[in-house]
Amino acid sequence: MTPIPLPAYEQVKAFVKAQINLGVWRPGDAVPSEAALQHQFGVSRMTVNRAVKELAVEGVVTRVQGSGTVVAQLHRISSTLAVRDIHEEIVERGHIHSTTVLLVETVRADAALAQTFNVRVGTKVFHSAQVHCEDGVAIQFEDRYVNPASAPHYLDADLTQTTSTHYLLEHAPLTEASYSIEAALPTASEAKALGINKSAACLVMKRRTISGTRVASFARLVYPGTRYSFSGNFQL
Amino acid sequence: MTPIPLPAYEQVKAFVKAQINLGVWRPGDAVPSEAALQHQFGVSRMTVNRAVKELAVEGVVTRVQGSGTVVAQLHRISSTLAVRDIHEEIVERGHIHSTTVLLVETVRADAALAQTFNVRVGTKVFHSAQVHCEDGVAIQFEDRYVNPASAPHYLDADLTQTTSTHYLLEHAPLTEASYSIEAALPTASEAKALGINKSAACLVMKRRTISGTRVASFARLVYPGTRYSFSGNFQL
DNA sequence: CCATTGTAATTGTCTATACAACTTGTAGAA
DNA sequence: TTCTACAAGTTGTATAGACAATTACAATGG
Repeated sequence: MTPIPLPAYEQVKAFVKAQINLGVWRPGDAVPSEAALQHQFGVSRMTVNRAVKELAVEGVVTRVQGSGTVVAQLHRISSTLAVRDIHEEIVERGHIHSTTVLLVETVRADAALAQTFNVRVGTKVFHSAQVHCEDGVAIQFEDRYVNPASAPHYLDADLTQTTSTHYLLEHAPLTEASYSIEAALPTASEAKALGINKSAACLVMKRRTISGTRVASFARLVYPGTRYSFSGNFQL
Repeated sequence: MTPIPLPAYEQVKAFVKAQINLGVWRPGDAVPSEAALQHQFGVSRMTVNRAVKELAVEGVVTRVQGSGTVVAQLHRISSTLAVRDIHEEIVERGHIHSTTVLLVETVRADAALAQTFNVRVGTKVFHSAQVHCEDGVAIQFEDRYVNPASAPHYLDADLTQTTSTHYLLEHAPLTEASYSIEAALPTASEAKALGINKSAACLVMKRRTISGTRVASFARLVYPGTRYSFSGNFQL
């Protein structure tokens, strides 16, 4: 049926997955050892090792050196939530991205901002605010603070041509990031900028990115709840 | 300094990551071929192959057979968003989980439900609604429909003792799932059940799980925006 | 000029083997 | 009994080599 036969390691993976999906092996059950699978499939141990190791990375099985391999307890419904450049995202959907820059300035860090960036109160920090539109409809309000130590020329960037996310990724190599997603009502200015009602629920993503040892940027991204959703798919 | 020396493949990975983080190699730049790295580190090609292959899985580099390896264009800020059993999640935080079952019934699928489950209109479907509390505070409203074909005894389950997520994972091995997260205002009944104001923004997760060839369950999970957030961390 | 062919470089897969590291259970010693 | 030591089984890491599949580019031919 398959014009191109699957690689041996894929066949082993498929077999193990099938046993689990069919309910033959249940969570907590032991998976045959590499030696057993090697004998069963007539392939080398390295090939079996690759197959089972990849399943472990995928979270399908759990391996413990010296002990063995077992079917993972909970098949977590998980998916990679990718936080992407909004421009790239919109273009990929085949739509047109436009942006309105509301504000570009330098401010001095107050207590909260100073803590976020791990700098002293009063340190200069860049600040920008813009609205991103997809086919003319506002879908994201971007309120961003940038550490001058990480991107000294951020203010010179033409944010109508390059998104701040893209600019920062190019000028401050990313090493770490943390985010949170919550629901909240927009502030008055955000509602106005997005052209929505003040009582319309919004998704709010707060994202802090670290470049090297410094906090490079803190962004508050507000999405109208009716116009945007995060979605994902997971397949065992 | 390190009491245990890193495995060779980890050293190769660390070297490549360092070159990228230091900005020596920039996005789009070619990464030395396996042969070159093999020569540089004095290890076998398989070891280099493992190192670079893992970096590709992590999204740090992009590999093309026949062409070579390049530093990935955008270091996507991505993280695994795990959708977990709410009970397990609360307990892990060291808090107490309690639940109130509002409703358990059998209904006949209307057009929308029939489409979701891919069955005929009028087919019997199980329906349950409950509120989950953490230390007595409502944090999730769970409105769930279950396909009797996948879990025929769902109605017999004691939802105060076993969460529906847990029950379904045990009785209908999960093969696929899709979800979306959006912001919305709660319905009147949801607001009442959660004990929040009707104008309080909520995170709404809709999740559809597939077991084998059947849609096993569809859930609408409503979280008060002020009491719950999805968060994650990403490290290169 | 364009299309085809060939060649080198690169990554993908696979083997057979070896030793290290860890876990578990057992046999033996205290 | 309790602890120790050992042995067997399992996974982790690493090697050297081989061939396949794909790409990019150069050479050749029309």
